[in-house]
Amino acid sequence: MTAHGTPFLPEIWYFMPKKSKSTIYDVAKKAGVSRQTVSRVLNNRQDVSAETRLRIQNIIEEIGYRPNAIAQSLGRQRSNVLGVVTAGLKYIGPSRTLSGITAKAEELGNGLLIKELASFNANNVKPILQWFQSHQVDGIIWAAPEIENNRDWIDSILPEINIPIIFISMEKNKSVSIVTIDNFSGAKTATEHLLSLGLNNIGHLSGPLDWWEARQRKLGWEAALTEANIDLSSHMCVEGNWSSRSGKSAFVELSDKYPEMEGLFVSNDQMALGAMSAALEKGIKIPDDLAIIGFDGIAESEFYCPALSTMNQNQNELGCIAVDVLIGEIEKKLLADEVFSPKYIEIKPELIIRRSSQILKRR
Amino acid sequence: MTAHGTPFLPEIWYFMPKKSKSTIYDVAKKAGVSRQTVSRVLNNRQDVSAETRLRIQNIIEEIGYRPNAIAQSLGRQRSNVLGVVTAGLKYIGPSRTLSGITAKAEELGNGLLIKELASFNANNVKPILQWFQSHQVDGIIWAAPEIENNRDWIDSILPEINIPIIFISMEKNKSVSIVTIDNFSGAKTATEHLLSLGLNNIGHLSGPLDWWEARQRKLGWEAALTEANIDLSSHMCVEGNWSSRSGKSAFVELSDKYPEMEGLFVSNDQMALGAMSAALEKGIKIPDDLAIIGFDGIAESEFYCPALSTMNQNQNELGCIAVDVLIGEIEKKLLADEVFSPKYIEIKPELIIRRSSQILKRR
DNA sequence: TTGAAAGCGCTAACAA
DNA sequence: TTGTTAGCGCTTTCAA
Repeated sequence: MTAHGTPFLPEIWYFMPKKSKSTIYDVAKKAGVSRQTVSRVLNNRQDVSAETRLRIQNIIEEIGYRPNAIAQSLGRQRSNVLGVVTAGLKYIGPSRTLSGITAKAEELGNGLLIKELASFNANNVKPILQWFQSHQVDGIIWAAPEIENNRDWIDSILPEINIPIIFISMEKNKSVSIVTIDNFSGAKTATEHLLSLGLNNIGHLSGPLDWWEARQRKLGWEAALTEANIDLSSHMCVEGNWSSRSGKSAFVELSDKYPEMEGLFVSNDQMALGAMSAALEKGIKIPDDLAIIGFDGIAESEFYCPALSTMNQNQNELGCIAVDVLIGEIEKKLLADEVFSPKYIEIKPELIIRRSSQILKRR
Repeated sequence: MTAHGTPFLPEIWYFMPKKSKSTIYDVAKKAGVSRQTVSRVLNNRQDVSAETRLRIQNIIEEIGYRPNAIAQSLGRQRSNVLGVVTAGLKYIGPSRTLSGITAKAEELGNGLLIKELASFNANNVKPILQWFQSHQVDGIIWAAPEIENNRDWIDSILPEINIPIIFISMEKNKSVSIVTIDNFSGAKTATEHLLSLGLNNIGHLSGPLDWWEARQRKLGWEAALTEANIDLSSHMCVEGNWSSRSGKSAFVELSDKYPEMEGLFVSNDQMALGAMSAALEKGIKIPDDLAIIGFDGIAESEFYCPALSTMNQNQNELGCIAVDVLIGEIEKKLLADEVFSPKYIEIKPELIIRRSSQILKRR
């Protein structure tokens, strides 16, 4: 890495002594009215005469005045800013959710303060919430995953924070609102798809089982098999950590201890990629020897070899809905005329069938 | 300007919004000191007696007081919040950069207000800058790509905004600081790697050429061939749009019009995946018939079939550096004792050789 | 339709 | 070491 600062003459504007930005007072003075009248124009109030309004608007335009949002927040006791807690942005899932959040927040005129957890399983929750609180966010979106018991703080810390909050991808809970993918039914659908091919020996490559989402998907796989009267056994499942690398090694392990396996449900697409890489090396042909289906529906999975069947989940929409619901709850809280009842919203993932699970019916 | 402020401690709260959060008043009152003394404790000033400090700290702890950051920003005229403009979070590159930004900002005690452009090539730049300005961000990180002439606003709009700003991935410019991957030399290195295999017919599958990054990579490819005394011709290059799908169709086109191609430099890993998918379908063996190298170094590329050679770029670090440099410039601006000289920092991507370009030397 | 006054919660400059 | 005064820039009463 090379750094070469370039000693050009500085562009004058850059370090110009703060041309003291104009305030509402400057506008008022120039218009010969009080600040309150300007404020009324800014807030589109109706109790301003048309001509006064026009005059003020022209002056605002002329001197390039912009209200100070910080001062507005302080005065209004409302910031129109939401706090977002995310984790693992270097993976594609969390980013897609964040993308939905940014789009919807923009649409509804809200800013976003963002914090990314240093690790998925961070336990320093309180400082984050307090930081958001001190920054007067109107609401919080918790878009980091539920792992082990890292939701224990909900009932202990949340009450004293007293800010509307919504969680993404979390187990149903009676005291907070949640938006989530229906991992259980998605996994069940995926497994049923493999069963529908006439296969009986269907393994599972799960995500890390301290993750709620991974457990739900495993439960979905189990439910499908149970409904089909297939006995479950521990040798039919191996645990990965979401990465392609772990998928590869887990597959090696699984195919060793479950050699009769004809179908495999993998808990995400990345691990499925690793699994297919291992299968190739072991001479296991997909889909002929083994039908595979993943979970997530990342864009690239269509171009794996072979193209990967998967359960497509719309994480973008997850983010959109979270913002929508949260802002609704913020409004309700302000009106305080309605009793708060937490929502639980589930989005069903969609089955995408590709080459990796296209085989002739057996049996 | 009129003087205001609250000269007296309020005796009675006639109007008490539900859970009135405690303010610096409450602490001062309870401690029997002035607000100023509390403020001194909050800001770790030295001019407070040890016992007063302790007493105040205890009270703060006891009533769970947290300073209002919004009010602090207003008073200090400094928010300790940076604005971030990003685009395409649903792709992995921008997210990795953002992840670096969040980590470094956290480390340095800065908050982050984030805006995602609705499209890569958004032209509504001014409202975004003004929004940041009105929210009193201390600096701005522009992490959206340079496309066509979408940087024209730098000299027109930036001067009136007057906030330190740093750009990620942009052509060198004399008036602003920039942190970027060295796309040119990365592409040159990739192409030279293919040349070193003894191949002479090396094609290029480029990104969209209205992107600066895509053009730089194409130039790097051209430079390597020129240095090797290989003539360039338009039939040796086809343009994609970064997606795997475009990579697939572009490859079909390229292999038709450049059948003697023995090596291929693809401008990102996703398109390389698509290209390999197409190659498989056309019966072109990789690496034996065609050696391929990508660009990006996404985690999955190691598990493609075959494993993809690539130029690894550390986008996370890009974000870290951007924050570091920006905060440095903010400090300098406050001191105003140093002349501003824009920095241009380049990070070299790193060659990763995998199966897709491992062939016996020819010639 | 307008303006004066009193905040929002905190910091900074200056005294004491 | 502490308190006083005057803001930061805007909004919200309330009265005119």
